[in-house]
This record gives sequence, C-alpha cells and structure tokens, in this order.
Amino acid sequence: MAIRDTPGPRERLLQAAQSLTYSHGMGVGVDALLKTANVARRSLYEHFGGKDGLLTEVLKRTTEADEARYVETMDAAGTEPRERLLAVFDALGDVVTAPGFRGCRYLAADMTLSDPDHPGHAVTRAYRERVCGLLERELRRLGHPRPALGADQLLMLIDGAMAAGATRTGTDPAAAARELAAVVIDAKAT
Amino acid sequence: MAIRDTPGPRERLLQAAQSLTYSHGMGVGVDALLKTANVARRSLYEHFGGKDGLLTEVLKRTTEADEARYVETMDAAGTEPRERLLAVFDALGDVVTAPGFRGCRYLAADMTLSDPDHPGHAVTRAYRERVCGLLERELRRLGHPRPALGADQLLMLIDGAMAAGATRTGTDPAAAARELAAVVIDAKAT
DNA sequence: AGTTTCGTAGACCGATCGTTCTATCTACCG
DNA sequence: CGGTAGATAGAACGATCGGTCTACGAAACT
Repeated sequence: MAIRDTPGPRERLLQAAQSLTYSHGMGVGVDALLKTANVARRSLYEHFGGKDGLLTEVLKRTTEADEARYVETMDAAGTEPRERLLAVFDALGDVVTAPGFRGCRYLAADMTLSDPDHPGHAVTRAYRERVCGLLERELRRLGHPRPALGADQLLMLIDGAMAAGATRTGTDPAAAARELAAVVIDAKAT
Repeated sequence: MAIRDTPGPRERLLQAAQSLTYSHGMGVGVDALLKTANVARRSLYEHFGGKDGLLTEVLKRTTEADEARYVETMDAAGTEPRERLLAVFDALGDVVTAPGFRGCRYLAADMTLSDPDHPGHAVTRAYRERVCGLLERELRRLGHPRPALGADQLLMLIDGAMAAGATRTGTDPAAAARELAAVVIDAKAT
C-alpha cells in the first residue's frame, strides 16, 4: 500500500525517451535511454519490443498530449473562433522561446527516420491532420470562404515559426506568424 | 591531355555525400559514402579530415548553389521586386513537388546535428541570413514599411511550405504560401 | 631512369550499435 | 509457505561505427 514514489520502468523509459529523443534526436543509443531511465535492458524489450517500438510509443504519447494542448489553449481563449485561433499563435510564442527549444519534434522525427515505412511516420501524419482539422473547424465556424486552405496556411505558419524559432535566434517568429495568421483568419470571399 | 571522364575522388565524394545525406540523413555511414563515391577510405580523410569535414563542405557547397538559385530565379523574373519575390514562391512549387523531396536540407541538418558546436550550424545559419537579406533587399526596393519583418515572414513561409511539402502529400503548399507571400509583399504602412 | 604524388584496396583498431541471453532478486498472490 | 510475475544486473552476440594503418598501383615531373 506504499505510495509509488517513482513510476514503473515503462513510464520511466517513456519519459527518458521523450526527453532524449528531442535533445539528441531519434538516434539516441539504447544504452543512454536505459541509463537515463534507470531501467534494465530487458524491460525495454518486454514493454516495447525494441527501440523502434519505444520511439513510436513516445510519438503516440506526445502527439496526444500536444493535440490536447491545442484544445486547451483554444478553450482557454473562450468561444470566439477568431480568439481561439489567435490564442494558438500566442501560445506558440512561449513554445518557440522556451529554453532548449529545438524545433518541431515531429518534423525532426520525419526527417530523421529515413525509412518511409517506419511506423513513426503514420503517427506524425495523423497528428498533423488532426491539428489541421482543429484549425479548419474554427475557420468553418467563422464562415471562412476556404476553410481547408486556411487551415493549411495556418499549419504552415506554425511549422514555419517553429523552424525560425529553432534556427534564427533573435527574431520573433511567433509575432510575425501571428500577424499573417490574422490575415488568414480574416480572409473574405473574393 | 586525356579528357577527364570522371571527376576526381574529392568531387565524387562531395556528390555522393550531397545525395546520401539528403536521402538518408546526416547519419549515413562512412562506408556507404565511400562505396557510393567509389573512393578509397584514405581519400576521405586526406581531403576532408573526416566525416564531419565532408558534411560541412557539402553544406557549404549546397548553400552556395541554393543561394545562387535564388538569385537566378529572381533575375529571370525581371527587375520588378514584386515579380522577383513572387517568382521565388513559384519556383518553390517545383522544389517541394519534385520526386524525392524530403524537406529543407538545412533544417534537417540543424535538427540532426545535435551538437550545437558542430561547424555545420554556422554554415546553415549564414545561409539563412543571406537568403533573408536577398528578400529584404527586394522589399526595401519596393518601399515596404517593415522590410526586415517582411523578409522574416517570407522566409517563414518558405520553411513552412517545405515542411508541408515533406509531410503533407496531397496539399499544395507553395500555392498556399504564395498567396500569403503576396500579402506580405503588398503590405502598406499603417 | 628515379622519385614524388595521388589514388586504391583492404586489414585493423577500439567503441558503440541494437538485441538476446542467463542469473538473481523482490513483491505479490493463493 | 511455495509459486509466479516482473524487475534488475550484466555478459555476450554479431554488426557497424568513424578512424588509422600498411601495401601496392599508376601517373606526372624532374
């Protein structure tokens, strides 16, 4: 009945992998993961079947968390679609300026995992479409003339801002993106 | 006096590395590079000092070529800054839809090379600033109210379009980006 | 000719890769 | 108490990593 001060090996592995794959890329060594997680070698293979299984599971878990963060961010901004969408870009400002920010984890994953059949790609692709759907839904509620295109543009602005945040210190990518996002959001039918 | 049908080992290595680092990432093995280039192991270390030296040299060479392509694209579009800038986004459409496109090589490099002191980062950073400068120059010629910000936004659109082109097949990122680019270009002072 | 230069071919180094294995310890459950 | 499940520690596997080395071949330059 003692309170579990530390989570089990599965959870520790996921946390370590989540951190290390972001800071060191998908190429982190198994040894580094095991050492950071303080987990026996065998536990990794029993819980995830191997390194790829662990990496894929990390992607699943973080995409779900990040999608939930999008929803929370928008919900915290009220019910007005315009405010809900702009809130995403306000939050983006905090994300890209956070210490240790290295760009979009999922874009990095897709570029790093050169095997196009790696199961991680399906996870990131689904995530992007879900986020795009969230954006499109708000645009549709706004009566946007081309909600699908608008959502693509907003997602492009998000990815572009994260790329700039990772590579061009000194600029303020989120503010620049937010300005363009407002243009997209306020687009009128021609 | 015989005509050199095949370039020397240094050139072959650069070409092989340029191709393999894009398709398989910066993590390509030295053996794969040597085999593709048909070059002796020793030649790599004599010409480039090691794998990192080769990779850095590839980045230097490709950034110079890509910067020249920006200039050529704009020059081919005439002298009007607005047309010159829009031509960049037209050309971007060809780039991101080309078979085998896997996203921006330099963003991938920055995300893959987790060591922040890797010499490759300096090369990609300088490249981005040069391209940004090219864009800013055109905006300035246009009398743009905030040329520096506008250039940041255009670069963000380029990076966002390349990210979308690499990860979201079926969309038309360049067209979506071009639309927003026109907004940036035509921005009037408030 | 002789010699220097540049290249290839390939063995070899220690380190690390992802994975599988045995052995041991511990907690919980009947 | 005995038994089972889940965890740990760590040796060991073959493969590959980046890098160094020796030995040999072919052309170019006095």
